Amino acid sequence: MRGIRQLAEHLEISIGTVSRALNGKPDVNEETRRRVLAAAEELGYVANQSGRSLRQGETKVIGLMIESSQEAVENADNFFLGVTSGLQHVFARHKLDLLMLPCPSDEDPCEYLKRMVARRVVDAMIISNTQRIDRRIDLLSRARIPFVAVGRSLSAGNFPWIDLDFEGVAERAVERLASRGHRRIAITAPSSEVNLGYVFVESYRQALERRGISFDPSLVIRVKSSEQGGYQAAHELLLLEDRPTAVILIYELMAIGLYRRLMESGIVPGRDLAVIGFRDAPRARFLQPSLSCFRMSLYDLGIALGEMLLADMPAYRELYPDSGRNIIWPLELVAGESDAFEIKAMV
Amino acid sequence: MRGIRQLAEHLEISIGTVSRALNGKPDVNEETRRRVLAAAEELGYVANQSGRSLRQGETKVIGLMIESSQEAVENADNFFLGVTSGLQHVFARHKLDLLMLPCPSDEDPCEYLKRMVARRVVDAMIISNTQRIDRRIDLLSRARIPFVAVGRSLSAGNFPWIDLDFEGVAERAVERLASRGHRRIAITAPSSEVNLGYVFVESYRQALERRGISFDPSLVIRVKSSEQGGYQAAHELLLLEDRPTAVILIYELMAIGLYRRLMESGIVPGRDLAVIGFRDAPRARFLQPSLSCFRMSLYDLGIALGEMLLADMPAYRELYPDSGRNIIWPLELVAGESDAFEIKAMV
DNA sequence: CCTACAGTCGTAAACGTTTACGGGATGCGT
DNA sequence: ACGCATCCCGTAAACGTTTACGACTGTAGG
Repeated sequence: MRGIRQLAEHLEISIGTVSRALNGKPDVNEETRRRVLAAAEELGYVANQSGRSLRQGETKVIGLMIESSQEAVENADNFFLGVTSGLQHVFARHKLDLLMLPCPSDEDPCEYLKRMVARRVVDAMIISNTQRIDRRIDLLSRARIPFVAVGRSLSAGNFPWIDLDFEGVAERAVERLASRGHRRIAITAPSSEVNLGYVFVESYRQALERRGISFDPSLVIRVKSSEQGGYQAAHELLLLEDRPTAVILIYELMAIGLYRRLMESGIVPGRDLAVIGFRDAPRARFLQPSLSCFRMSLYDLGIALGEMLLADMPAYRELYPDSGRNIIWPLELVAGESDAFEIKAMV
Repeated sequence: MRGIRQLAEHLEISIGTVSRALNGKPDVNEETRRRVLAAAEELGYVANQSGRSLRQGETKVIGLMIESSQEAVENADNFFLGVTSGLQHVFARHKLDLLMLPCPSDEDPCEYLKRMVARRVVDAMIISNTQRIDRRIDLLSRARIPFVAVGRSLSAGNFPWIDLDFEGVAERAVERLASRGHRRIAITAPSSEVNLGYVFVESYRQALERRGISFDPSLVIRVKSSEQGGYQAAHELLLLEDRPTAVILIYELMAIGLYRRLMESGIVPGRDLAVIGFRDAPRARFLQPSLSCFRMSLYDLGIALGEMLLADMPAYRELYPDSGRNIIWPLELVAGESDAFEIKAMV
């Protein structure tokens, strides 16, 4: 069936009444409503969303931007699918739908986002992997599209975000290693342009200095947060003259490559080198020796993200009392065997 | 900036000219076009997609339906992100965008799909995980929405699909095991309502019978295709009185749980029980002993899916010569250690 | 009998685009 | 000076909805 007009003609009533009947408006005879619903079902009529959202100015759809580069795919470990279920649980309460927007790897994420919000196919957006300076945030702020970010940024003063507790993780990881006698502790991180790359290393540096351990820039290994990056990180570690006794990985996935490279040189993780990971990565759960790491619930994160977003949308604002526009997301340490040894004092 | 009307007023030219200028239509003065583009850029104007697609009747967006249930998330291992990059490579040629539609776990996929195509936010759809009887296929056929499915189905005569080569995999897996003396070969599969659950077991049965090995229904283990399912499968295998010497897993991920359960009983995969996996699952790549399995390129699959879909869309049909509306996707055997032992003849 | 009102329904405007159509200006050839 | 083509632009219709408004019944109350 084409449009509401054909449906109205078929029923021999006016188009307005059909619309009211379908949308549950009050002033329509129950008998008429029944007929309309029956006919719509029979003819398979469903309202065209373009017309509808043109008229109403909203789409009832929330967008979640993700990256689909080959690297991101290898890297991802269904982080997004994980938060998706939490998000949908929140959105379902308001009959909102979620759409994932995968940005092509060869396109500028900001241009892509601009195109997508221009399409006005979503009422609000969720972005992640924020850069220290992230033009997407300016774009969304200026376009007055409600949004929430996974990750902080220096851009655009005050916007809603949730970020992982890098400070806490760095502090606890360093504490754990230092208490076992480690003094030369390496760390892996992506480029400092990525916000998390900057914050994590900075927290690590402070945690070291609080304990009187001097910060050695050569122990900061800038590699991709991937299995491949882990391999390379191990490689670079082995080239250092004063080899570290511990390493903190910013992503658990890296442990897979790291372990492999270590094994190649006969170095046993958890005996010759302490390893601590960060963020739950299903793929890394099966390493031997098991990895000590910081984990969290992606589902809960999704819930929090969804509620924070709704609190920022005019239509739902009053339902979600000011829960704070910023959240530092806590992680829980899951102790494994990969850092279960102590360093004897050398001096 | 609100709409094209305000932009036109600001420029003191007509709304029609502005539209033509923005859309690169020929009959507009280059100087005017320059002014329009500059003003649009300055005021941040972008065309409202609702109005546009209402007028043109198309959205230039392709939808990819995925499931976001907790189970699917655990199960997924970024299969979809993998094909996504291939899909986008094809779609980018035609300035098409890809949208992922995650179906909430508590909603009927068919209802969800109906709602989404009703929204007319996509011009075409890609679905996967087809059931033997899949109402989504009828729905899309009847609504005349171009689509392509990952997986065959009994539904609706002739529709475009790509499916994995279950027959070939079952045949080669059985051959490989039988040639090493195995006679009692178990297999895991999901419910036979899922198309793949039916086809895989059927192929396995035929492969057995071609070699004169009788089919034993008790060796077909119906469990979830997940890590948890693998654990349970091992459990059930151990309960069988005449224990099999080999097992074929329909999803590699299951090997993780299976290994764990076997270890608990002191059974060593690759020595006491031969294991062969199916479909590339990054998480399962790091098992000890390494898993023998059948793999493929998700990227290439994405390319093929995209091209098959375009061949079914009126606007692009002539560009993609009839490449066949059905493809059986081949997989490559990657030999590991998990099935590297032979059975001595007992009788 | 008149008024008021509730219950229904039809009419038409509005949402923001694109585009077919026509018309005015300009330039050119005759 | 005239015809004609070219270039550019404005006008208005159309896409499919929703919804404010008004109109038409029938009923009850005065």
